[in-house]
Amino acid sequence: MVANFDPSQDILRQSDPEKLHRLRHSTSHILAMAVQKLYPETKVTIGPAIDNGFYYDFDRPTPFTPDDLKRIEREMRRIVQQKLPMVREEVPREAMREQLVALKEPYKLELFDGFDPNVPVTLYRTGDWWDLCSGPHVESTGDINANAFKLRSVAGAYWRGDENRPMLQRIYGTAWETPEQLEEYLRREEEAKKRDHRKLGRELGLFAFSDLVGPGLPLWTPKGALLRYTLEEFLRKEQVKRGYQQVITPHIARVDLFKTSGHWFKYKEDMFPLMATGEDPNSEEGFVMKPMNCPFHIQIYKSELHSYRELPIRYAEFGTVYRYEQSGELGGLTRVRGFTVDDSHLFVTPEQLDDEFKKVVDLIQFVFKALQLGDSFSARLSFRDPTSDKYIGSDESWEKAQGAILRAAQEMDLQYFIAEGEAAFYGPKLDFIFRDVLGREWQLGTVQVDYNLPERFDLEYVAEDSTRRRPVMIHRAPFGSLERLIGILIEHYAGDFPLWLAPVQVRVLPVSEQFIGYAESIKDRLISQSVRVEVDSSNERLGKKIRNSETAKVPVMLVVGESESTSDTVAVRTRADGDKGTMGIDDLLAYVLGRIEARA
RNA sequence: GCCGAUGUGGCGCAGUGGUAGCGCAUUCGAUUCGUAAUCGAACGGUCGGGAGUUCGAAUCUCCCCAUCGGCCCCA
Repeated sequence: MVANFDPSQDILRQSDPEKLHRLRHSTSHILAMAVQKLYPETKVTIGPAIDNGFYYDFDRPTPFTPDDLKRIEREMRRIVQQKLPMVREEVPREAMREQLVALKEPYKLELFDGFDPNVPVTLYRTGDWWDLCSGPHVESTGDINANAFKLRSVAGAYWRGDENRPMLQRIYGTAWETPEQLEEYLRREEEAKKRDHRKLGRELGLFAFSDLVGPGLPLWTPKGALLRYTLEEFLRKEQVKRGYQQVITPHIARVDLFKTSGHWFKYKEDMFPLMATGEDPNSEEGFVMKPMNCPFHIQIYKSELHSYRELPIRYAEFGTVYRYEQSGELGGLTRVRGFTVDDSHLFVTPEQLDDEFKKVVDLIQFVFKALQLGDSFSARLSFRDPTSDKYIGSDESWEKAQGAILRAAQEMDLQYFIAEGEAAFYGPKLDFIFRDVLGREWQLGTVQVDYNLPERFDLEYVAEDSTRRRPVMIHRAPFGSLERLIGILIEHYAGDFPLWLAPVQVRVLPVSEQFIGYAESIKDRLISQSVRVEVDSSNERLGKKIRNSETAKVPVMLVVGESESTSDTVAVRTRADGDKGTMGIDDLLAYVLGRIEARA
């Protein structure tokens, strides 16, 4: 596991980051040089260093094949072995432009024309090849170790990230200082693949997909459902303690609900198509699957008049929503089309906002701690992009909401960073971003301050002076969604769930057939205490049963045979600690229930 | 949605034009066995779907679907 990992011993972190960055950038140049040598018709674009490696985007009519990559790699090694100097040259603007025109490099020319005219332009020359670039680079291609880089894959990428511009071919590579580092990096990637939740989810029997049901619509098997219910129950109990009330709302609603909320106009494309009720299929009347729960909770709030004395009101629901995500962006449990949000909407007075917001953040921190997500997350303050017009609501309400979030982050000592342009269209967010073992980032918990929906739905409460006032809403979801959370937990624990979450907590292993009866009696006693337990009554030897339990990642195994059945004991073996010796049933229960209670 | 790759029994894979094969799992039989794999046998697929080329296709062509890697997107 990652827990006891000492970064100073990590050979992948022993290189100077700046040096590595330069090395990777230079390797991407050599990639471009090799490609243009082998395929002269190819147009070059950009090729930066990234985490663990680099990429370069090319425009070429025919796709690169895996064989092409091998060929390119060989050419790159040749260039490296020639130890060509990589020389920086400052060039007069006119001369540079003429060169680019002469070389027929439209992409480079576009970049060049976008440069600040007051900054000198530079190129880097490597042998008889050069690239418009500001550097920095290594001094010679010989500074790159020919056995420490590798081309990985080719993928499509839009020119300048714009889906209306041409689709380029991006070649990804990884590069390190030494061959040992490369080897270690590839080894770790292999390890990471083993904990991929899609693979483990199938192996452990947690969820499945069906082509007939449809893409992005997970099916929860008995074991996966147990995991989900355990998580739901955990949060539900905690929320009740913190003054939340459970509500339940339908999965579909009149489209008018979402016209009032504004979703229909902003996010129509991301909603499942309208189920028109009239004769006219193009009618804008009918029902839609809900893409979120807020308008429903708002209708519950509006079903009666509220006094300031009642506020804050906190409605909570595990609400399943449906969003028509584009086919190419679906993946496992982390991006799906139907998912359940541990949703809640808080209706508060403006005076209560800061305090309530902090309470929500506290709940989220509590949840993450219980799930042992530890320090793997950071808080992103998702504010609006001041230059965009895709948001609804007044500047003033946005300022107030963003201010409340910033204050909470500061007062609660969160490790936060501000991300402009990441806000929801109706309000800013505080998002909890989880970093998984592969370094990929996922948004889990989220809190959002919203002055807009109360306005659009004309929400009010009666204040002390009997006037009608407008409440503020907080949207929040500690898990984010059950689907994404479970996907991430599977990878975080590598399928090896802590006892309180494990779908099967205990498996009883009779040494031979004649002890099945005794094993069943142990099972019954554990079940009566709500322990999730099963008996391995297969006709296998003990070694095989242990092996099967280990691969199924069952946390506690109880071996029972001659001596146990006569003394009313069990021989305990745990995944974490191995053989723990013989225990009486009371001691066993105390041990198991204690660990569940402690969420260990 | 876009670019590319992939799609063979439950799972992991082999098979590139001549009537589908291996391992694991499953089932049955033998064994009744003490801390990571007992032995044997059987069952199981028409090769993602459809159309086409061919005397003949899992193997070639086209369309569709799904998955994977990216891009874009993510209330």
